[in-house]
Amino acid sequence: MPDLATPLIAWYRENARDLPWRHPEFGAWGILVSEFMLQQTPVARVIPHLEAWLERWPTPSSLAADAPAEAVRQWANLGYPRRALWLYRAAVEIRDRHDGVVPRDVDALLALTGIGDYTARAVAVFAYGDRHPVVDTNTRRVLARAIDAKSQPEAPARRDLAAMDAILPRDDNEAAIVNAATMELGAVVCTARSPRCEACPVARVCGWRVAGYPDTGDDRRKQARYEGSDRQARGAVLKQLRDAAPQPIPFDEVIAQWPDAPQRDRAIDSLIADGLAEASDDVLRLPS
DNA sequence: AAATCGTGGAA
DNA sequence: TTTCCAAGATT
Repeated sequence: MPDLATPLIAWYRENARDLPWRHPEFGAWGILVSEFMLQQTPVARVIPHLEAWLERWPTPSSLAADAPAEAVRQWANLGYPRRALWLYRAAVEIRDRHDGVVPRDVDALLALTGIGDYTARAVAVFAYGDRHPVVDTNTRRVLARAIDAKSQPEAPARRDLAAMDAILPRDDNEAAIVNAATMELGAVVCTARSPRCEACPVARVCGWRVAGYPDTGDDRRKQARYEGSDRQARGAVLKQLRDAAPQPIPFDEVIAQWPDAPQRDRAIDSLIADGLAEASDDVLRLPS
C-alpha cells in the first residue's frame, strides 16, 4: 500500500484552513462543543454559534448549571436540536463523573451522551494529542477512493477505522496531523461532487483515479423530501418554542395554522418523547 | 441495521 | 425548481 501520510502531512502544512478549534489554546471543552456542532452541520454555519456558545458557557460545569431549555434555545437554527440536549447531558455527566474535566479516555468519552465513534476519538486526538484513528465522512470518502478505488464509501465503518489506523504514523503528533489532514482533504479537495484531483497530494497513488474513476457505489438512497415532512413540522414547533421562551405556549396555539393536524400532533408528541419539549397543564414549553 | 433526525447554501 | 450535501449518533 502506498504511503499516504507523508504527502498528506506536507499538503496540510501548506493548505490547512485556519479554523478556531485548531488553535492550540482552544481547549478540550471548546473542541467537544465544536464536534457536537459539526455533526452534520457545515463549518461556516458552526463558527459563529460556537463562539457565542463558549462565551456564554466557558466550561462544562457552567453549562450544566443552567437549564436544558437554555441549551436548546442557544442552539438556535443549527439543526438536529437533539444534539443541544445531548451536549447538555454530556456536560452534566462530565461535571458529575469527571470533576468537570472533559475526559481523555476514549471509552470514557464514548460513555457520554451524544458521543459516538467519531466524536470520542476526535476529542482524544485533537484535544489531548493521543494516537487514535479519527474517521468521519470525509475520511471515509478519501479511503474509499485512494485505497479501495471506489467513488463512494462502501466498507463498514469498522473496517475504515482499522484502515485509518494502518495509515497513521507511530508518532502521536504526526498521527493527529494525518487524521486532520485526511479530513481536510475530503472537505476541500476530495469532495463528494466534482473532486479537485488536480490539487490532490495523493492523486498519483489514488486507486480510484488510477482505475479511471469507475462509478461503482453510488447506490445511496436519496434524502427524503423536507418540505411537508414530519421533520419540518418538528422544526416549526421547536422554533416557536425557542422564540417564545421562557414563555410556554398554549397547546391550541402550537403551530395552529399547520395544514396537517395529525402531523402537528405527531411532531409535538415526538418532541416530548425526545425530551425537547415538556407538557404541563395546557401548555408546551422547552425542557426545564 | 435501516430509519430517523434540521437547516441552509450551492449545483 | 429541485436535488444534493454537510467533522454523526441513536434506536
